[in-house]
Amino acid sequence: MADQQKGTREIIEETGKIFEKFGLTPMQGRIIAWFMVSDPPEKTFDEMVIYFQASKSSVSTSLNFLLQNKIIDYRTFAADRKRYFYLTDSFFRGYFVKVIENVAELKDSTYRIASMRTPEFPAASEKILRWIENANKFQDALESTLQSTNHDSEKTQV
Amino acid sequence: MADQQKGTREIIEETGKIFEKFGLTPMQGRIIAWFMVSDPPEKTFDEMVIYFQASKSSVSTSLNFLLQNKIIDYRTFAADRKRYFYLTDSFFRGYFVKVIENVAELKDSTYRIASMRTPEFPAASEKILRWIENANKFQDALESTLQSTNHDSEKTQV
DNA sequence: TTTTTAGTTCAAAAGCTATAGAACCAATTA
DNA sequence: TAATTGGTTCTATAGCTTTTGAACTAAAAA
Repeated sequence: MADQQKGTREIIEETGKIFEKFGLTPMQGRIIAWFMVSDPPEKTFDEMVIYFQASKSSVSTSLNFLLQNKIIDYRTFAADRKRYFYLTDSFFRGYFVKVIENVAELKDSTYRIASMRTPEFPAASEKILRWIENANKFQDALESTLQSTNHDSEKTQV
Repeated sequence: MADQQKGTREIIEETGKIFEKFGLTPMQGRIIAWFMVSDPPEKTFDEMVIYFQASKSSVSTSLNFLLQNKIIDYRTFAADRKRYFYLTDSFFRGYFVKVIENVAELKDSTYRIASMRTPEFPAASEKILRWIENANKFQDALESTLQSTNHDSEKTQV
């Protein structure tokens, strides 16, 4: 089991920390990181509580956020009340989508501002319009990436 | 002057709030938003303190962060001790660069994890490798966007 | 030389966010 | 029926971040 290998916990903490840069909490990051290193790659609620020595509420809140954002999913087995959580195939998509949305929102706001500006300072106005152009390129590039990404395999289970 | 128009302050607050989604503080966001709507598009330290009714330390810290990240720059005039701050042409670049760096870091970490996994759960390992592929596409798309962006005009003044 | 200007720096306050703890609930098992 | 399981939800706390306030500094002006 990879879980037993020396250094696994450090790797989980390190990788979890990277996920914080993507807007996740430490606990959310840790959970994702554990899924990545784990064999088998499915874990239950109480396994997480035990492994991380965290409160049930913290694990519950984190799992629900990850479920809502389709970063994880779970499956069940008959005659077993536990949920078996796992990373979705598209666990990174949500981040890309959010980046695209943020850029779109900023672009809209910027566009409204540009249209309000006096014609008195053309250099400043041009700079803003140039920004919008670049944001458009950025958006196009990101959207084509999402397109090329296998979206249908989202429901595939491990 | 756009500054005098009704609703300008609301627009600044709204746009500033969007910048928070890009990792900036409220004050940093407000400052950028003010630069966008302002005519003339240059402002001094104390103009910001007065306009936002904020502390000098808050403005100082925010400006230094924005300077370090090349979101703003300033110019000076002989016989005038004030700095005249303005948005750089490339004020959005830093964000894109940071996104690229974060993806690169996560990709590296993911790659290390993938190489540690047992061959016992190939589906889980494949999923991770597929993630790296998608991250590569994402990175390429972003990098080509940065490339096509006019980098040389960074020092252009308004 | 003293005062003013244009800031910087640092300690503390205010506000926000993540996690914990405890009570709770519905479904299952004994 | 009572106890256990697999969670959820709510309030409180701990920790972190942002902003403030006050003291400070270096350069310029009076």
